[in-house]
Amino acid sequence: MAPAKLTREFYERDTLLVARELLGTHLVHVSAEGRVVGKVVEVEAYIGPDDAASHGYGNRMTRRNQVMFGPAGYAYIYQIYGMYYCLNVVTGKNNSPEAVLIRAVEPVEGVEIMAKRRGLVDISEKGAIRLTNGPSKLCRAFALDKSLSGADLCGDDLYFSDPHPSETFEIRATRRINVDYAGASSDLPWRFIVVGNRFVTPHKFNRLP
DNA sequence: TGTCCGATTGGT
DNA sequence: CCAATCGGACAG
Repeated sequence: MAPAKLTREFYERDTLLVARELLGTHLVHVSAEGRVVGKVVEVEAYIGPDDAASHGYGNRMTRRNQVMFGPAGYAYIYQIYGMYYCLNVVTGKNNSPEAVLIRAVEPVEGVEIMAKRRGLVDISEKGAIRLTNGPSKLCRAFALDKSLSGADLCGDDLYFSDPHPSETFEIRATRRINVDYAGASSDLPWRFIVVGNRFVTPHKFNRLP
């Protein structure tokens, strides 16, 4: 059976459920350079106007984050620190700022293309770790930038698919990383990881709060 | 227009 | 631990 592209209905559900179920799916980007695929192993949910860590905090809509407020199943990609990008999946209902940040993937296809884009040479099992083990690293490896923000994830170029047969794995919830500025929101267990996967960010908070 | 800062990364 | 590097958010 061929991998099934995730549907609009998949993304329209509860954001925490979508976040968990995105683990193990395949992120696919097709471009002129070729096709790259990675298995999602680490995500974080950013939910609603009360989440002080989220760009949607206080329902403040700007040109940058407006896609977060739109319908589910679209990419929200923003620039950070002047030089990096982060990929989010818009989830939930229209007019509610909800999204899932893709924090790490494990390369499945197109490792050479990823290495070229990342400027890395060592694609041995050990060297390949650094290709996609961070939110902005995977954006570089997958050639994702601001021009793709708003892209339809139900389209043909950038999408998630459910691999068949899918593997089984253990999921763990933890605090989100680097959102200490968000007060009480920083303690929410809204980060989800595939336990034991080598591409997951090593972190002292790889446990419940 | 001016100031402040980040859902990160890579090197010391 | 710390600097890089600049678009975005917001105050004035």
